[in-house]
Amino acid sequence: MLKESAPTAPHECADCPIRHRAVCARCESDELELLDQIKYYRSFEAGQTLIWSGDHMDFVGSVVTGIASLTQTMEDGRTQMVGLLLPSDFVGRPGRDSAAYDVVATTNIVMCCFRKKPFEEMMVRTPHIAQRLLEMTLDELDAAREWMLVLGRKTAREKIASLIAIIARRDAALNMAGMRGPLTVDLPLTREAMADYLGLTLETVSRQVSALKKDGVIGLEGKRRVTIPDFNRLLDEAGDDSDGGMLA
Amino acid sequence: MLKESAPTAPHECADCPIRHRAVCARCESDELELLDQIKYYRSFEAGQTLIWSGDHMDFVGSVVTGIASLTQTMEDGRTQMVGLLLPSDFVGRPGRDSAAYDVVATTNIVMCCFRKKPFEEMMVRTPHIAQRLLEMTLDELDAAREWMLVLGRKTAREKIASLIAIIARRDAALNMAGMRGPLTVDLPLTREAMADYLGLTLETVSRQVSALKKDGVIGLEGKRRVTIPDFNRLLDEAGDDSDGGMLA
DNA sequence: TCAAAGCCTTGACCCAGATCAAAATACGAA
DNA sequence: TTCGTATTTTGATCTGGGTCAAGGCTTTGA
Repeated sequence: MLKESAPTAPHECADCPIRHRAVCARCESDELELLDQIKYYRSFEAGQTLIWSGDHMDFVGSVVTGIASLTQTMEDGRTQMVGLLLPSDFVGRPGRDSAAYDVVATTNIVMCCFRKKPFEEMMVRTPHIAQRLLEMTLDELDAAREWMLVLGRKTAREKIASLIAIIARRDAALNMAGMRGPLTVDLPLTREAMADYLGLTLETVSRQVSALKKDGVIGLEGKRRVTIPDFNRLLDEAGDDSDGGMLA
Repeated sequence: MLKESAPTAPHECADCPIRHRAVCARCESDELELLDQIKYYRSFEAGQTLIWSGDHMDFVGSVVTGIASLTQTMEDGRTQMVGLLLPSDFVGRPGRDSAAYDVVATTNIVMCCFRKKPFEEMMVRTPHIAQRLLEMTLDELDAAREWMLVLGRKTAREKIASLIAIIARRDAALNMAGMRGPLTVDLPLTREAMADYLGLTLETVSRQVSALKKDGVIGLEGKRRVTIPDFNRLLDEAGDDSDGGMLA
């Protein structure tokens, strides 16, 4: 079912782009070696559903490159994105063996997967992994709570501004880039995916993106590349307390 | 600032009502003894703000009895509840020293607090605590994601039905009660608190509660006590896949 | 017994964003 | 180059839930 292609080749942990942010961030070289024995890489093409809600899961893993989304769908088709998985984010839940959400590749992605059983055993013996996973889970919970404010209380325009700000911030954190001056962000989501993220329709997304552009809050290069002349202006439009909060 | 009253007296871990669900659930008696040395009880009255967003935190802890809420507020006053803390839920984040959200007592509550520094040190040495905290955090993340679907895609009527179903489920889990037959739930939230939970106005909450009552989906005893003649009917109104999902 | 303060309900009206419909644009594949 | 599909934009109209404004019900307290 899962037709796999190979956007990039597997690699060594030493030169892994997410070496210092993923579950393995705290591992010493001996621990990495153990992980190495239970890991394998998988690649997926944009649009593929990696995992269906309810599927039996025999692995967990990290997004190495690309973007995936966690999605919930109601019987009548209404869908809500409940997680946006960027490089270094963790997929799957140790101790649970069926998936709770659909996982869809938004772009081509490469994942570093661990066989679930041995990974769980390793978690018990290797506190570094459990510690890091706890930290990451707490970060995700914080992100989810910020997202709830967006979904529950913000206007359509504020929602769009918030989404762009969130992606810009994570992007900057990953690339260790500063937040000064005009910055450019790749926004690798369709209008529909943005709508599913924000609890809007794709028409409203389109209109508000155009409005923000017309008002000079953002610039567009092509359909998916966004420039942000003034990040604080964007935060202001997002309704966020605009102190220079730039931490991941 | 925090006027404290004493709704109940502190007690021994042995007869603690959340002994088997809180962070300490997995601890052996020797570990409990260590925890005992750094713990203390605090009581708060309904309506008190226990913690202000940005406050310095020198403790973490568990809700023993009562209900509290995590809340985010925008400058113009729009507020969104981002967490509903029921007995056994954990407050605070190890490794962070200022609060990210307001914590408000919705009812009178009793908390079991741990001094933060020694608790963090203990977490490193006592895997049982970190393990349980990870598990609880993952559960909260799941709850947050269900909540996101509610906020982003459900109608006002579905939102109300969802909230009642969520509280009923947690209530049943805590009391080990089954889900058969007509059940009665205490809904210890004002209309305004429900509105903040669901991203609605209090007027809309009032109207939809009345509508669900008129349609026989729920019954009301007084303003805050809800009876549910048919739980599956309620799930149906909530827009949930109505297999008998009753797990916590 | 009455007054004041919280909650909650109900009604009238309005508007942000949904829905429905069509056209414009982008992008591969043949 | 052209066709076909996916994505995006734009316009017209509708509506669920917000806003504003009264009143009603409880509880507390003097």
